[in-house]
Amino acid sequence: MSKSVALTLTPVQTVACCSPLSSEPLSQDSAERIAPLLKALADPVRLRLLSLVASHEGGEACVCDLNDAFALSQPTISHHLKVLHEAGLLDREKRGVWVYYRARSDALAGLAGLIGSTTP
Amino acid sequence: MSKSVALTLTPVQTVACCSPLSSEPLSQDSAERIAPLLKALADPVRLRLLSLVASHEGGEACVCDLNDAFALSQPTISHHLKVLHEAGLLDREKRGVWVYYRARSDALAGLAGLIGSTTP
DNA sequence: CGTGCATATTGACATCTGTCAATATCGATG
DNA sequence: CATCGATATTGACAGATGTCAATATGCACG
Repeated sequence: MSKSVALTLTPVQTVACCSPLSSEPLSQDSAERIAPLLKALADPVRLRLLSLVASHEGGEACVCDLNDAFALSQPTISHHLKVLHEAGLLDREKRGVWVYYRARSDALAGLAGLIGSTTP
Repeated sequence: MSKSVALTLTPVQTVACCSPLSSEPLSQDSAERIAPLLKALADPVRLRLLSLVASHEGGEACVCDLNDAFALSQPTISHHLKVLHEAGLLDREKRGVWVYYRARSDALAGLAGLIGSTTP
């Protein structure tokens, strides 16, 4: 059997569902689907991780590159990457011994649209 | 002596300091200044509160309007409003017996620019 | 096939966070 | 000034979160 269709929404779906915060009141449902995305983002280490990955050449970065950028243990970085991945903000791909992460720019753009866009 | 200049950055300053996540790696300093803003946003109740205020007629809402929108105690709503206010995402103004909150759209726009903008 | 690396998982711990009940504050108004 | 209604503060508590040391997993290469 092929991979089962995700029961949970992809981040794109999650965030594409809603008009900007300031255009109409967010439903409780939407709020509860969006908050986890922001929670994943709301940590200095994860912000830097995401930024490192997103701004890295080729749009992707190997964990080996990332570990050295922090004064934190390897498991801690691995944990933060997992959080970002499970929130749908990072894609994960294993190539040989190394694991590469790539930022989901669609998810980021969706979030940005939701937060900003004062409906011009 | 006019109000002393804030020791802490305003949200606008906080967020205006940085180019988008994906354009260059965020410094630790920037990350630590931005994360609290996102943390303030990263709660379903606060997302809805902010959205209610931002989308309310006149761009502002009275606490009395807000309390009723939730199945939560009045102190809890008051707490969440304080978090949003202290993060710099909501302005607070007391008029008579009532307190009105207003969304800082500059802060929101700054955040959005930081998260999104894949530098077109 | 066993040894070495790169990454992930587990378990433990201290700290932070969301919530409520109780209480305080503070303006308006009788 | 006594009271009332709107909002904020305090204190307590259960549950979530960030971190590390120890350990597991799994690929590559001699």
